[in-house]
Parts: sequence; C-alpha cells; structure tokens
Amino acid sequence: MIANAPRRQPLYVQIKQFLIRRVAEGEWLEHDPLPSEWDLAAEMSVSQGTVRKALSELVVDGLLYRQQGKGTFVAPVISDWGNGLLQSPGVFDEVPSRLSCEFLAISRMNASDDMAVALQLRRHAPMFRVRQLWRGQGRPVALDEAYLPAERFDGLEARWFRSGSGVYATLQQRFSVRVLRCQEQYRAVMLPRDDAGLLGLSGAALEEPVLSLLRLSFSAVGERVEWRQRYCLSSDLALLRQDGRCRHRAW
Amino acid sequence: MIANAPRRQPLYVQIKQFLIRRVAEGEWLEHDPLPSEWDLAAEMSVSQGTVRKALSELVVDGLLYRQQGKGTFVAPVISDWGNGLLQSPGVFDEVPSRLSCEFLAISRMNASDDMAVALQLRRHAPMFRVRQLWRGQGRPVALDEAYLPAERFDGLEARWFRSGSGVYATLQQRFSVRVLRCQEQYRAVMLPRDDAGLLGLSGAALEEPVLSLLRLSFSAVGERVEWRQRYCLSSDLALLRQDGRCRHRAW
DNA sequence: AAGTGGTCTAGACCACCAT
DNA sequence: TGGTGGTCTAGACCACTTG
Repeated sequence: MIANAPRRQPLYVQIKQFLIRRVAEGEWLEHDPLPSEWDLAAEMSVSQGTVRKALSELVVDGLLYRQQGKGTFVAPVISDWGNGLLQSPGVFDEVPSRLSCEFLAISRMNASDDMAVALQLRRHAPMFRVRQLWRGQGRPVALDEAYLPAERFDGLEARWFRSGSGVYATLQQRFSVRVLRCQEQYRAVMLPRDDAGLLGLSGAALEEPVLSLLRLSFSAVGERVEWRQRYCLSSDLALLRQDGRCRHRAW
Repeated sequence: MIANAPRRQPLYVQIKQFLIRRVAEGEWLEHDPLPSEWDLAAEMSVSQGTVRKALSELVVDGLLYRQQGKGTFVAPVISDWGNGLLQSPGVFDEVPSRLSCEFLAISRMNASDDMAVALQLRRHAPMFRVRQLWRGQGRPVALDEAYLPAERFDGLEARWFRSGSGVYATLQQRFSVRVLRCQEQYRAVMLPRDDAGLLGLSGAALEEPVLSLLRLSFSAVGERVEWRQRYCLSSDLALLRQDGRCRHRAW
C-alpha cells in the first residue's frame, strides 16, 4: 500500500488509519457511501480481503456501518447522551423514552486537578465548560457539564451549540475530531445545591440521591478530548448498559 | 462441516456453536489449549480460514483467548463482580483495588414481577437467592443478591459457594452454563434499612446514597440465567466502565 | 443484469514460542 | 526446528439491493 519501508504495522492497520483520517477530514460525511472494497483495494494496491479486514474492524469501532448489497457508509457521530439508555428500573426490555437536549450556556474556567490528569493537560489549564439540560417527556432528567481544553479547541463559539448540535457533533464538524470511545464512572451522590434548581428540585426533593456520571472521551486517534460530569435523576429511572463483549449477533 | 442440507447458518457460525457446546460441556477446562486451527479444520472438513473466523469471534465474545506462537485457550469464567472496576472518583488511570467476596447465605423465595419478566419465567416462579458481601481492604463495599431460577438450577447446594466459588464459576462447573454477557442498570438510591447492617452502616451513614446495580445475565447460548441486585457504597468510590466499542487495540 | 457486501477456499509467508 | 497464530493474496460463489 503505502509504506514498503520497515513496516511496523500490518497493512490493514495502515488502511484503518488512512480511512479514519479521511473520514475525520470530512471527505465523506455521515451516511455517505465509501468506495467499494474493490475500488479501495485497487486505489491502495492491496487485495480486497485486506480492505475487508480493515473495514470490518472500523465497523466494530463504530466509525462505519455496512449493508449487504448496498455499500459501506460513514456512521453518525455518537450522541452526547452516550450508549446508555434511560429506562424504568427493573425493566430490561422497555423501549427507552426519547430525550431532548437543551443548550444552557458556555463559559471559561480552569481545569481541576482530576480533569487535568485525565485529559493529560497541565494544572489549571484553560477549559470551556458547556452546560446542557436533558429532558424526557418535558421533565428535566439530567444536567451535563462538558469540559473541553480551550487551547485545543480554540475559537469555539456558543452559537454552534444553540443550533441544537451536541458537543460531539460540533467537534466532528468544526474540528474534524470524532469521539469513538469513552470511559465512564458511576456514583451515587447528593446533588450540589447550586445545580438543584436547574433540575427542578426543591424542598424535600433535595434529599433525593442522584446518579453521578463522569466521562472521559477519546477521539478516533486516541486523543483525550473531553471530560464530562452528569447528574442524573434516577430514583424512578435507571441507566441501562450492555456488557461490552459479544456485540455481534452470533447466531 | 456438518449440515449439508438446507444450510441456514454460515459454516463459521455452526463451528462457533459446536465449539461453545464443547467448552460448556467441559471437554476443555479453563486455560486448556484447543486443537490448532489446522486440526480443527481437518476434523470438521472445512478450510483453516473458516475455523479462524469462528475462533476470532469467540475471542471477541470472551469464550477463548489466543497467544501467537502458543495456541488457543479457554478463557476463565468472568468474575461475579463483572467488568466494572472500583476506583477513586475522578481518577481514571488508577489501579483498581482488590476485592474479596464473602458468601453469606442461600435461601429460597419467589420471583418478583420484574424478575420473572426479565428472566422469562412465570409469575412467582421459585428462585434461589444467593447473598454475598464484597470487601475492599477489609471494609464492606457492596452487597450482592443473586437470584437463580430454582427449577433450572435444581439441586444447587450452599456448600458449592462456601468453597469461595462465585455464582458464575458454580454455574459453569455444576451446570455447564457459561455466563458471557450482561445487561446492567445503574441507579442512585437510599439503602434499605434491612441491608444497612451488612454493609456496616449505622447512624448518619444511613443517610448516604448508594449505587444500585441491577444485572441480567445471559449464558453463552443466550439463555437468561440470573438476576442480580447490588448495593454499592460509592461516595468515595466510583464504578468504572469502558465503552463497548473498540475493544481491539487498533494501533 | 450489474454492483455491493458476505462466505469459503487454498496457498504463501511471517512472527512468535517451545524444544 | 517444528508448531502455533497472524497477515496477505487470489479467486470463486452466494445473498441482497438497485435499476
């Protein structure tokens, strides 16, 4: 394909990186078809089987999807909500309720120590803070604070979010950064009083525990791009997650 | 391979099912080597590439692991704790602390409505309840209640757990049932008073919120085999999860 | 009918591990 | 040195979609 010299990486990995870069740079947009396996193979002077292996892994990674007989397409950017579903506790087969996301405000601040370590920034590095409110059937269910490194995402503007685009969609669109993978921490806490109002809590409801979610987001090339804190009302709701293994339908 | 007649499933899927059955039945134990790709291919009269595809997917599914130059081996049963790690909140690269699991008791009861629906049992179906206490550095951190269908796991004995075996290890060993996949729900709740004592909570600590985890476990053949409820102290601890996508190290 | 992805085969060579 | 898994190729055929 490209590097015939001391080849450190297998061909199909080089192809993956090549395709990741082209998707990130916007050569193909969401739901656009990629060239066929044979065209890509000819273009890169490798066999169709090698292209196939690269494409298959990019499907598992969440960058592409394929449809037999039709083609290979760029997958949509993941939602700011993430892969977890909001459901009634104890019920596993419920259709999750639709959530809407309302942009609140953007501000500047400095990274906390944990934030700086997780994002591999220096102490007190400048950050953007993007606040969003999630509603289900009109009622507030979660409050998000997404923190982005200000130097990495220089020039970020609030109006990009007012149009309803989420953080991940904006990073893809404006900075060619695609979030593919996250680490999340879950905790049960009491909601800080300052945030209670935004979630519509007052009086006795302040005594209600909330689910605290901490998220570290990685781009398609492994860069750490976002730290997010979410407070999620969960007495009468539960966050559903699938085990990571066994994503293929095996039989 | 086997079925030449109206072939509904691809060959490699049939091979997967065949191998899953042989592993479940105990033909090979944990860390035992399977025959080589070529031997399996000859045995089943298929090509080595087809066997490879089946084996690769079983690695992703968590049933096998492979080591270049050495062979393909049966993966150990997953831990009762699950794939989540217990860490300090805000810290993502921390080495998780070791957890020990203490068996408390086993009892019989009837399925709750949610339980019966999730496990696809009839209402009030008889169940075993297995209680376990998790400790980290000696201090209680989580309380587990695992519910198993009594009719499916007839003859289950408490002494199987006293030896320190977890629920999943026991299911594999005694019933040839291998748990590979779970769905989990997270919620923040106040700990029921009855359980507070077991977690060493009293007085003001009773006002502490706990992380409630609800888990539905699936066997390798897709059977719903366990419902589990966990109360997890999480003010000074957080449960870490990886996003399901991108488990391969891509570069 | 033409084009796409999905399966299956056969063979070559490489990288790693054991002996 | 021989055995293992890992990569890569070339070609065949099937299943599905679109025109």
